[in-house]
Amino acid sequence: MANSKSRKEILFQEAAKLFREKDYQAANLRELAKRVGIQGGSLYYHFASKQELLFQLMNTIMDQMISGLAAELGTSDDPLTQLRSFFRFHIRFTVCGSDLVYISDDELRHLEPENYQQIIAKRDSYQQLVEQLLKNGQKLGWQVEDYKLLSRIAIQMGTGVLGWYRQDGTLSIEEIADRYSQFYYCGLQPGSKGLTAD
Amino acid sequence: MANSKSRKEILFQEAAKLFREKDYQAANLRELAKRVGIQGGSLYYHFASKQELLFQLMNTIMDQMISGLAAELGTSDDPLTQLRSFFRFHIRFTVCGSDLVYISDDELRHLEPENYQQIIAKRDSYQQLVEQLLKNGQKLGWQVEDYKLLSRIAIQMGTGVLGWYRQDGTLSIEEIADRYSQFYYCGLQPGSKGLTAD
DNA sequence: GTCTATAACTAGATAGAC
DNA sequence: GTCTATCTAGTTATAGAC
Repeated sequence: MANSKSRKEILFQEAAKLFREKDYQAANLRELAKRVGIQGGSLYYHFASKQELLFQLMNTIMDQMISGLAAELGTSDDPLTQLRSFFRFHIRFTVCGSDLVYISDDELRHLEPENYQQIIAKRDSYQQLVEQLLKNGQKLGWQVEDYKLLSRIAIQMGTGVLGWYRQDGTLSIEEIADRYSQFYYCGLQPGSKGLTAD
Repeated sequence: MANSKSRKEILFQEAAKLFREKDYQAANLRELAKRVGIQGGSLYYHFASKQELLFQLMNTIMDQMISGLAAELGTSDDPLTQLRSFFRFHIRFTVCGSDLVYISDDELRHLEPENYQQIIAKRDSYQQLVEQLLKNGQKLGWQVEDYKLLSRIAIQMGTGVLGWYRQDGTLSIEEIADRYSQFYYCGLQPGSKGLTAD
């Protein structure tokens, strides 16, 4: 099972890498073909169009993120543990990927309308997992009035790591994730001083 | 002075909008010409290449962000006030722009190497303004060991608003900014419970 | 499943007239 | 400063052979 990837799987993986490197528009199918080791025209045996390729990739990525995060969160009932699990999972997936590589939210705009709707719906599902985590924490006294805003902040923070993370940096992904979750958790504590409303 | 924009200024403004809407690669110069009201070929009187156009835009945007933020931060000596100013400024600029519209960090990869270096340098200068703010706060007892990480988090949080903000939403930009700064500030407090290191 | 060849189109950039 | 016309190169996608 270890190395039994079909050419189609390899193709999808390379496509994800290429889209992430270059961006959907800039990525060129001849280059993709070259990386996979076939000719440009042969690609169309595997998919109908570049657009379909992007859509299928983002779809698969979202599925992996949703099921992956759900599985992580399921390993504990403690919201605080879940919060840390979220940051670890999200940052790891965003920066390293699993089978596939995370493709920037920025590429959403390159999806045709109906494809766009479907991906957005899955992105919402993912966000709802985080919202639920926060609601669970609320029962423990976490300060979570606006759970939508807070879940967005968590996701943004995690995704943002992609912008600066380097393998040779001083912090491992787990260390980054733990600092992020610690910082984030502090923001949920009641009785914060300062910055009372105007 | 109110409406005396030269064609060149209009052109740059429309180009920024177009790049933000469509992305550098997807943006098409004939479309740009159409929006400005001239023919495609005429554009090249104003700039030498599409790449130069992107570079000049990002350069101007970074200059505006740096000088704009520096000015905001200069209006107070209190780090907490400055923190709120940062979020207000950054979110406002990112979401609404000023003369120009914020172009995503994602477009950085479309800059040729030497242009890239220059923009990255300015992005660092911007970040350093935030780092300085945090260091000032440290003297007041803020928990700021890793000011680089923390400044990145602040900037990421702010920029992330662009991904979901809608004009018809319930929160104004100032309200969002204030919630963000409040949340962020809480994370800087000493004596946070929970999440002690593994 | 993959190859070769090519159609159909798009987009950046140039040249010279006005 | 802008127009028209055009060059050139690159890209997605198709068709039919193997």
